[in-house]
Amino acid sequence: MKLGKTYTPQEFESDIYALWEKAGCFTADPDSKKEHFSIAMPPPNETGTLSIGHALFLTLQDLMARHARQSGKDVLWLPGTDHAALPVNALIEKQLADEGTDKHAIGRDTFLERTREFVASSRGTMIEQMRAMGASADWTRQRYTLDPALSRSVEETFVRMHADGLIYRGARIVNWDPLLQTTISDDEVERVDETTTFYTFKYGPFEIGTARPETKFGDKYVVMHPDDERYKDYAHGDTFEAEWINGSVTATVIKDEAVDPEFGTGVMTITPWHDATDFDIAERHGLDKQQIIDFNGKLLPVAEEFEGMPIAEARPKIVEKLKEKGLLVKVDEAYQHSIAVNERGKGVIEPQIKEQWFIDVNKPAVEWAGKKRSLKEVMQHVVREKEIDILPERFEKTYFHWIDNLRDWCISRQIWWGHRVPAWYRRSEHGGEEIYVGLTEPEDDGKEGFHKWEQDPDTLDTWFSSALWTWSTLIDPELAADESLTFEEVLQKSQDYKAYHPTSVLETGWDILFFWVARMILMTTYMTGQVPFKTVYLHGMIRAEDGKKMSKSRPESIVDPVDVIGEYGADALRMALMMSTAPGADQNWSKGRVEAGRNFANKLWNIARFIEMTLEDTKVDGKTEVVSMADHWMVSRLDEVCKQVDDHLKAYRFSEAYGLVYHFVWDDFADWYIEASKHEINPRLLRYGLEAILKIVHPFAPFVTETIWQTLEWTGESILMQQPWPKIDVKYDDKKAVHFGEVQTIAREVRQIKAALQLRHINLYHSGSTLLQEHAALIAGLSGVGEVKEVDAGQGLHLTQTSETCWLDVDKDAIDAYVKKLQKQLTAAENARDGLKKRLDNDAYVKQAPKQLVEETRQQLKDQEELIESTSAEINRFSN
RNA sequence: GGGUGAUUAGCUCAGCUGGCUAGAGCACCUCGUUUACACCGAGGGGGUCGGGGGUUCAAGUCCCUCAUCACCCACCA
Repeated sequence: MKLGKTYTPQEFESDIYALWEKAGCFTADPDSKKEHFSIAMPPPNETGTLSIGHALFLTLQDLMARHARQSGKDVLWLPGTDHAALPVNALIEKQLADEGTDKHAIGRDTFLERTREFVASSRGTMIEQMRAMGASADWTRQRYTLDPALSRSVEETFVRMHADGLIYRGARIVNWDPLLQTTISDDEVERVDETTTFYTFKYGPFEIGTARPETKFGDKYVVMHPDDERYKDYAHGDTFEAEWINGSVTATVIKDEAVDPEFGTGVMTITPWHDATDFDIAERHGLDKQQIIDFNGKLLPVAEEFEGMPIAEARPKIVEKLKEKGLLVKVDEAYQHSIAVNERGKGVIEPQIKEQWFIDVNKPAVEWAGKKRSLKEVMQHVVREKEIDILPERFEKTYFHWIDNLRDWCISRQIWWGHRVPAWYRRSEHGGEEIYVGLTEPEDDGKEGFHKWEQDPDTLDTWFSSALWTWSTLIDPELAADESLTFEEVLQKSQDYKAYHPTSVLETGWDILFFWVARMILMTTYMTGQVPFKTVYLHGMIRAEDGKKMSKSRPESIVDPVDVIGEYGADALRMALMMSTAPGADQNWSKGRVEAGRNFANKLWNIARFIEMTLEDTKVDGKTEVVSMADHWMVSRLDEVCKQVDDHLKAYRFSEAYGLVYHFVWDDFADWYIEASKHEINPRLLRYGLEAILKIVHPFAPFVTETIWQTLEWTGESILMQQPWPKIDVKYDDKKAVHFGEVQTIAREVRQIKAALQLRHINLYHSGSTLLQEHAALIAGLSGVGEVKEVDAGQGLHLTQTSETCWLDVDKDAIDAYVKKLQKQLTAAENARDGLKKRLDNDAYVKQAPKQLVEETRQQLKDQEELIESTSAEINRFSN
């Protein structure tokens, strides 16, 4: 087989992927004696197609997975998808609404059936696109958060946490989204700045401020700071009559430190049902709570004439009424504050008191490192003690800060799509109720005075199941289906769990550090006694080309990876994404980088093509050894690069690694070694170099490298992906490598002269000294010299850059121009020399700097002095 | 109100534990149809590393401070 004349990735990428998959290259082997390496792929939402963000994480994780395999490890990169409760649920509800119906009309079962169908169809697209990226994930182990084994993990976790008192049901203030009709967790709330009107009203003897007059109907407590001198005449518990929106109310004075005396009048009324701070105050003092706004965002009967009105409509009318009553004191229309919205769907959050399920993060109930700790403490402990490393390290600070502010996690959602809460209730005819939490529905024992058991209609927060991902995916599905086994037994008997947990690395975006990473740490330490992963690598976001977020409201800003692959190939996209990625740093999308990636792949293609053509008629056999000085140089560079790239990859410095590979292949191998090969071929080494290059480029650009490998005749049936990282076993001599460096210097010099003087033809003379006799032709070839002649004495242009000399036959004008250049060079060299001298004259430097560095400086000084000497000699020669 | 990050060539960005004359890609200028590649080759221009101060033999890199931008967190009614 031969490589085609042009690089057209679209023609081979899918075939190559099929080849790998058929050969089982992606499949992990838990029984392997090799060191295990595992990555749990962050499960994407099944709501459609691959985004550029997915492309980035696939690229980085694939890079790690491939490099780990090349390093002799048994690799599991476990892929899967997430049921994405809220977005999917909302999407289906919207479809229903468009059809003129809703979920209640079709019923829970029909709704779920329909959702399953939707998810199944969009999952296929997603997975195909991941494959197109070259993701070497183990598809035989693909998982889904609603798989039976994973669902069992969810239920077991819930039940165990409940038994340990870590999950509780309670009426607390929650974030209610009236739009999506569900609660959401604190982390899903987004703050949006808004300019609104701030009103100050008269309330009995006080003045109180609010931006939300519509919540104030039931207010009957005024709160102030206990130390506020202005109000020292009022004691805690004092009551007074106040004229308010709908008549007179009896209000009570409450003293609480939560009030900021500096803000407004230092007095406020509270609405415990609709405000978290107020709720806390009410709890502290045992105050009444009253619901003012219903779950649809409309006013309740307490509002009397305003009953049933949506907030937006009611607000100005309420203000108007208070104004008429003479209670409006002040209006500030430029009040800046932030409102809470659901980051999904942007519904405005209405705090409400609701009975929900929570995870208690403060109760010391987990045995960890020899001590009973709360979930919070365990989360802090594992990162502080470096059981988990977070990269970049600064995110550890963010992580700790988040934990410090963490409150109990509301895990129940009023939607149907997801894991249903494994709790059942039966109401007593006398008003009370019994709760049962367990894996299966409780038997109905017909207890007297009780209704039948009914399961909690709510589902769990998506992140509850995602939090179990590193280990719930490693459970053997057959074992999980066996109800006779305890969950502990299922876990301990699962091969994959034993081999691959804790996972080696978690690679994900910093934006889900709290949602996912922190929750995984919380749940996994609790359930398995292990950390979920040893290292967390956080990548940045990809923004649009203009530096702003890619957003649906600006469709033109969104880059579709599938389009990019179609135009440039997956390798080009991968390299574009790796080229300038730094941990935790966002990057702007740039088409230029994709083109650069494509160009590099094309370069590689042509290097292979050249070698293929060159070797076609050449017999290649025997041992690979270095012959020419170019060989020595190339192998020494290759040796260095292989080691450095390996080091960079191990340390997660992906762009550094890529940069090294890129420049070695392009600048060193193609531009110098191959050019030198045109002068003197070492077929075996050409082959050797190409093989090594394909191996080190492979994790970055798997498709093109494998395609070339498959085409090369001598690689036979082997698969590049399964080849180990190159170890340079050809002996080379560093000194000879340096000689090639001198040849490069001369060749560069000749090129510069040619370019500077615009010369087309130039001849090279040399005195026949050892180096030049052997390699003058090489220099000529590398610098485009016409003829090479041996002469006795120097004439024309004298090149003095190296330990050897040669001359160029040029005319007077050229020599004058050259002298000018030499003078410039001389000045630069003198400056450099003075700088170095000054440094070496400095005792402190000589004494304190590393010896090696000082030695280097001395050598440089010597070099500069030699250069000055020879350059001035040249100038003198031409001036005379 | 706290916190974090960014500020390096015209543009987009690397620069790991302080140490050769600060790099890349794209763009720009000059030359080149050498049989791997114009998705190319050769050469070149362009930066007081945001401002100021400090530590050090040595600072883009560490510390302080200011400025601008971005983001995150927080119960200011």
